[in-house]
This record gives sequence, C-alpha cells and structure tokens, in this order.
Amino acid sequence: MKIETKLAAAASEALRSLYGLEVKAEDIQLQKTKREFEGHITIVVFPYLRASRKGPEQTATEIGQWLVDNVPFVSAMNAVKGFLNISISKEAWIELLEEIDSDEKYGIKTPNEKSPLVMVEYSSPNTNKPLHLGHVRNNLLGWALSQLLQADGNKVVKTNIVNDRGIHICKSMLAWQKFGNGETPQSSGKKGDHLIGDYYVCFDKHYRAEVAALADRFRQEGMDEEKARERAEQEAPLMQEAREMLRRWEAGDPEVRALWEKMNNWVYEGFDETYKVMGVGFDKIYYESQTYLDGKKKVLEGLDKGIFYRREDGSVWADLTDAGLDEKLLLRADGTSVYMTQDIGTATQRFNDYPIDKMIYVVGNEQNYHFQVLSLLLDRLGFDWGKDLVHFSYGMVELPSGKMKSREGTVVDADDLMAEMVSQARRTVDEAGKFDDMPESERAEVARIVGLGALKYFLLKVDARKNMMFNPEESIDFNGNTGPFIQYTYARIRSLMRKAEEKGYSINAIDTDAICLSQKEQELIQHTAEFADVVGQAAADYSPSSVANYCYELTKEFNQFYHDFSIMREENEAQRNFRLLLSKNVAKVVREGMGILGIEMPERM
RNA sequence: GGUUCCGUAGCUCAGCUGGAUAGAGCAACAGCCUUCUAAGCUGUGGGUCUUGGGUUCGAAUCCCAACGGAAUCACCA
Repeated sequence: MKIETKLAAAASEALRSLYGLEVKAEDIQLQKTKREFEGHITIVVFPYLRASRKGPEQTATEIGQWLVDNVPFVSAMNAVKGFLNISISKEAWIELLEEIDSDEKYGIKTPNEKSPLVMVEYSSPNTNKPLHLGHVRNNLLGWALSQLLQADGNKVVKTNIVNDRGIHICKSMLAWQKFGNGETPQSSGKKGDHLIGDYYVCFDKHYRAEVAALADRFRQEGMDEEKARERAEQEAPLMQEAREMLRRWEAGDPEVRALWEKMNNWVYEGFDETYKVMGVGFDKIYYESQTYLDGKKKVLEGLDKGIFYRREDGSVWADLTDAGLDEKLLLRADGTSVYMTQDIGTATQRFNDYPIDKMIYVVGNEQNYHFQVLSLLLDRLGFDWGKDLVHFSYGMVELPSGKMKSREGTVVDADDLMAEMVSQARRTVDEAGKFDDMPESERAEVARIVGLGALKYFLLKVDARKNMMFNPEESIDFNGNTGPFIQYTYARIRSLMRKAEEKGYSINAIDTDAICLSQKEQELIQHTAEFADVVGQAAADYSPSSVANYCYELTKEFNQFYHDFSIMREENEAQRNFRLLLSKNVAKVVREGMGILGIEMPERM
C-alpha cells in the first residue's frame, strides 16, 4: 500500500484521538515536503485549528508527536507554522521499493471484462494532401491518449475516420485529370499522398489564376471589388468542373468512381507509410464515403420523431436555441449531407459496432463549436454517450510566419520532418565517437529511436490545449528537457545493468540493516513510486503531457544521483545491490511512461 | 458583437482540485571528463505570475471586470 495512504489513515486516527475530530483519510491534505525542510511528506494542519483551539505550530506538533508515538513507519517530525513535516523510516522506503520491483508493470492497470470501453478517434485525414506537422501532433496525442487510458485500465478502441469524399477530393482528381499526363507514384517516384497533394496545390494555382482574370473582367464591366471577386469564385470554370465531378461521384458514375478509388489508394499507401514511421495505428478505420448515407438516414429518422424540422426549401435543421446555440443545418435542400451529417452517420455505425461507454474525439480546437453541437445532437438522437462525448481539443502548431496553410505550401511536411529528425540524430551518433564498435544497423536504429523520440517528446510535453510554436529554423534540441535526455538516462541505466550482469552481480532482496539510505536515494524511491498516481491523474485529466513531465523530472533526479553516487563501484555489496535495484526500477518506470507516449528507448546511445 | 481557449524569466514551457522563499530547459557567463556513457552534472545572472478588484488565515492557482492574443460563430470539411 502507498505510504501516503497509510499516513493519511494514521493522521485521521490522530485527529480523532486528540480532538475528537472526524476527518476522512482521503480528505487529509498531504504534499511532498519542500526540499528546504526536513521530512518527506507534509500534512497541512490549517483546517484543524478550530478543533484543536491552538495555534498552527502547536497543533502540528501535537499531531506529529502522536504520529511518532503511535505509527511505526513515522520516524520523525517537525512543525513549521501549519505545516507538519513527517519523516518516514528507512524500512518503509525499502519496502516500497521492493513492492515496486515486484510488479513488472508497476503503475499500469490491465483492463478486464468489466472495464469501460473507450473509443478514441484521432488522425482523421483528408485524402487530398499529405500529413503535416499539425497532423503529427494529432496522431501523437491520439496514440498517447489511447495508451494512457489503457494504462489506466480502460478497454480502448483506436479509430480513424478518413475524409475520403467531397469537393476538396474532386479538386485533386480534376487537376490530375487535366494536368497529370497519367503520372503515378511509380512513374514519378513520389509517395502517393505527396503526388495527390501536389495536384491539390496545382488546382488551387490554376483556380486562382482563373478567378483573378474573371474578377478583372467583372470589374471592368463596372462591378464593385467584392462582388466581382465573389462572382468570379463561383463562376470560375475549374470550380464548376469540380462541382460537376462531385455530382457525378454522388450519382455513382463509374468513371469518376474508378479514378477516385485509384487516387485514394495511392494516398492510403502513402499514409500507411507515414503512420508506420510515426508508430501509430488503429483498430478500426471508418470512411466517410461509407458512413454519410447512414447520417442522412439518422437525420431523417430524427425528422420523423420531431427532433428536427424541415424548412420550406426542403432543407433539414436542428433547433438548438433552447441550449443556447444556433440552428444547425443537417441536410441541404437538395438532400445532400454536410459535415455534421457525416459525423452522425459515423457515430451510428460505431455505436452498432461496439458497446461504447465513452467516445473521445481528438480534433483541433478550431472545431470546438462543432463538437458542442454534435454532442447535443447525438444525445437527442438517443446515443447514451452523446451527452458526455469528450472533445479532446488540442491547440494549433504555429510557425513564426503564422498558421500553416496546405494550399499555400507553408506547411511542415510530416515525412520530411521525421526524416530530418532521424538524420540529425544520426549525425550526432556519428560525431560522438563512442559507438565505433556499433554495427551500421544498430546505429541506424539508435538514430531512428532518438530522432523520433526528440520530435515526439517535443510535441507531447506541452499541454495539449495550448497552441504551440515550432520554428523550422531552429532544430529541435537533443539536450535539456528533451526526449533524448530521457532516453540517454535510460541507456545509462541499461549499461549499468549489462555491467552488473557481466560481473555476475545478481540483484537480490535488500539487506535493509546493512545499507544507508541517503536523502537522494529516498527521494528517488518516493518519486518513482509516484508513477502510479501520475498515470491515474493524467488519465483522469486526459493529459499525456503530465506523463512526459514526470519522466523528465524523474530522469533529471536520477542523473544527479548517478553523478554524485557510485553504483557499480560501490564496495559495500548490500549498498551496491540496493542502488542497482533502485536504478533498475527507475528505468522500468521511465520506459513505461515513455511507452505510453509512444516513445521508444534505446539500449545504448 | 456572441461563445470558447490562452496570457508565468529574453525565448520555449512546467506549476493551476488554494498552502511554505514561483520552477525547468534554451540562450549568456563561470566551472566539472586518468573514476559506472559529458546527449550528463554544478554554479551565476534573469520575475509587478498581463492589469485592477473580490473571496480566504493563505491566491500564479478560485470569482468578477478590463486589456492583449487565438479559434469559432459556412448550405467547407
């Protein structure tokens, strides 16, 4: 059992015995004792002054003395104002370390039959362009969140909704048809998603030229600036053609459908490669082309039940004004669906496929309103989890030049960035000179793990809700509060473990009487033990960054220990054994934590 | 204009279910490799926690207002 839990129970007992005050153990305020004070755990006694009818310091002293007298694992106490600092006995700390050691997956809960089923949707790409840095943040967050919830004991289904239809897809298709000369990924040597992305940009270039020319003409005909532009955008021949293509797609025109399938498959091949490098995956993938019709059906059902209403022009709407929101269009007058319709359809299918207890959408904060509305609509349509759906709303990745825009080519490409990170790590490995004996394959693997680790940690250590800045001019650091720092610490411990094995030192049960527990060692045990709470809290808060920050702090502390203390060179066998066991468990916990984030650990670096 | 989110060191960020003197990294400067991996460790300088009120024994943290920034308020997805 956790020391904090035991101490809280004891303190509760102390309050009853001293002042006749009933305080539940979980309501006792505990915190880690600040470094500048003597002690390990601090009890805040301000709330009990009324009952004790004494000053803060005196009350703290009384409670502290009671604990020292009655609780075996409390070895000392001191009171500073209303803060009661408690020292825990060496034996209790060692026992805690052995408990951590005995659990191969310390802090990680395993889901069982009765665990709630959580579905996490993330990634959600459009099939008209390759993934960029914003998608990378989405994918890493989605993956990490899924891992985190699973580590907290939930059954997790990772899902992806591919936006594979609509006018934007037709734009790429049309541009390829007109300007592509039959170019394929094979003929061009380009990844499929990049090839399609190029045609999306190509469409936009030609389209803008058409709009500019048309708008010019309208202006000369005496139209005012704004109107001319608007009409030009509507009437530009390329846009007309794209719309025509969408109509043919919806009508099931075999030629358009064949082109669509061919080009989408190129994109999927490209995406799969990117996902693989990124290290993310899905249990179930949905395609909008296969869900939007269900959305229409569901909306019409809602119309029959009187949840929605039809306007004179035939369009279908939801009135959400009673919930403080607007009216929302669900079906156009011509019967075609909009974004919201598709999300309703996808939700319907998911609900049929899985017994979902909770649904989490990992989608950017630009869609906050959309999900507020979706939650209400699903609730009204009778989905149990609709009301409580979670929009895991994350902030944008901004460049110094502002927002990334695919059409304008101001994006940081996911594939390029990952490749750049790996080659940068590779350069560092080659320059280090300490891996001369390392075979090429292992060097490449270390570079891959470290390069991606740097990128992933960089994106995950920041609170997901916040917008973050990425400056392509400054490379992502490998020193300081970074993924490689944590990986390096891990590799150091692994090196120790290998050396211990070579020397034939087996790591045994600790002979408590024969060792001396320094403050640093005690802090490390305490900090390592916190992992279980960190996982639970991070899962409750949907906060992968908490796990990242924990890993950094723990490894930072370990590095100080490593620097100041001898481990392998320690001559006292019991002491050496203890330090090895401590190191081993720090490594274990860090590996688990980083594993939740999807960051791998190298054996050497 | 309505709604939502954000504002902490020069820069990038922790800390936010109220607790002791607000922490890291980067950048700058000064040290530490005949000793377990220097991708490391130690030290110095750097702050009106945007501002103003309120609640409290106690506020970076909670409430209200102002200011500044972002997103959104599409028959785009």
